[in-house]
Amino acid sequence: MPSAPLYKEVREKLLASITRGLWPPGTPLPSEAALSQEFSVSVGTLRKAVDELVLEKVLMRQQGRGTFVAPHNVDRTLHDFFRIRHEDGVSRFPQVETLSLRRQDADPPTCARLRLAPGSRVVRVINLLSIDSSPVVLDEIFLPAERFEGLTLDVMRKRPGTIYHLFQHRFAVNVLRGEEHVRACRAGAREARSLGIRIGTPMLEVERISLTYYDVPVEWRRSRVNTAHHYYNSELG
Amino acid sequence: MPSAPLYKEVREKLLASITRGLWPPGTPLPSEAALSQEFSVSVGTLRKAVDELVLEKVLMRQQGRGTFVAPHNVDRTLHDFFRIRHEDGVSRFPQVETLSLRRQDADPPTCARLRLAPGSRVVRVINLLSIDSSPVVLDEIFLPAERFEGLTLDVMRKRPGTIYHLFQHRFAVNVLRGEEHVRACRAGAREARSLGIRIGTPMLEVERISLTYYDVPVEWRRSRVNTAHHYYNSELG
DNA sequence: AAGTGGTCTAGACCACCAT
DNA sequence: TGGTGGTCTAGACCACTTA
Repeated sequence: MPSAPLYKEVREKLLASITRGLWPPGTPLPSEAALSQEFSVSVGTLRKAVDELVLEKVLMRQQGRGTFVAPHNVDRTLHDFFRIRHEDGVSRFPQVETLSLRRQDADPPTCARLRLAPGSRVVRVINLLSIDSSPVVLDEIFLPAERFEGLTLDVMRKRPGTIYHLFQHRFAVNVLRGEEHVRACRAGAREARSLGIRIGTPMLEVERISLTYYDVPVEWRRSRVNTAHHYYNSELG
Repeated sequence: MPSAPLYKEVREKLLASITRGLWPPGTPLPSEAALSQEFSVSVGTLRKAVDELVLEKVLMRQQGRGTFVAPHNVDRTLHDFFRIRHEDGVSRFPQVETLSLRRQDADPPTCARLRLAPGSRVVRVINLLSIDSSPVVLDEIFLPAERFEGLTLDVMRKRPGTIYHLFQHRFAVNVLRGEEHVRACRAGAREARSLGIRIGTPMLEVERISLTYYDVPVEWRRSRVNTAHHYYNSELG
């Protein structure tokens, strides 16, 4: 019966504290020396635990300043959570326009994906994303209503940063990873209208499940992407 | 003028030896103690260099056995270089049928993608991939002819393992990373015939550039994917 | 100047594999 | 049993940020 390595246990304790909301984004964790004392391990072991969390992008280190819960800034969203690139290869941040926001009962498939009890309420948001002033992506986002009390059209439209930055700061929902399923589909009436293309045009359907700590799902979205002048980028290996 | 950390230099030396073909896949590297002596660094520093190469999947460690150049087995191909999943979510290894192989002059775009001199020769391979006996993907692969002398239809068809395993062992070409660009397109006559779908059906076009050490491109491929019962999977974060 | 993380060392001991 | 990588420690010194 082998026990887990010490640094794994330390990692777990750190993660538990982070999940609990001790050390909100922006405030530094105690120093490595302090934490290693608190956990009665050597600095090397503490560092190995932090190394893992940094690799998972839960934490971020800054030499001379401290260690922080990784913030959801524009760069991170662009690099990790926005896969659409202009065909010229340059990756620009899209303008996001929230078209609608309302609360509704989740249908069974949505409940399943978000691991919610049947009949739970969800917030449904429609976003239109434009790149260089031309509309490219139509997003349909489903959020568990219980986690997003107080989310309104106004809050959505007046947020200063990215969506995930809003989630992190206002709702203490920290999106860490996600999985996307990509298929080809035809533009329906709605996509055709919003994106300025003909009905039936081939386009991408991208489904995303976003996960927070311990791989708990917190967002489900379906995007329709016009790939006439853009592509979906994916790294292998 | 800050100099690079010691472990970065050690990493470079190791990578240079690996690229040179010292330690072919299957034979272990010298032990960490031996290597640390050779480079006149502590074992900890040597380990940090190896850590990075393991993270990049250049090396693989096995406790009690040694450290090896990471082999291209079926699991690795399936996990890192095959993104297509059946809609039931299960990931099965496809049957690959090589339809054709011939050498030809590369057109300018292909030369650019593979960073070859204009007019270089390439090997063009057509593969049909089936999952559970139904054809799903049609691959068109371009390889720089100079690196793949001796690659024939027969070699392709009779290889025991994956394509990248063949590349690694027979041609000393080690594919490490890649980038894919995904778009929606319509099935043409060829795709329709090979995949048993109607002309004009929306499908995925996936372009891949595969890279070896120091990000040198060694393969360019364009795949057409029927996503009626399969999807393209992508991890975020 | 004081405090933070980053690098590097030397050595002990453990877990696993081959023989 | 001997050799391999994996864990853990203690401490020195460096690089960077802030005040």
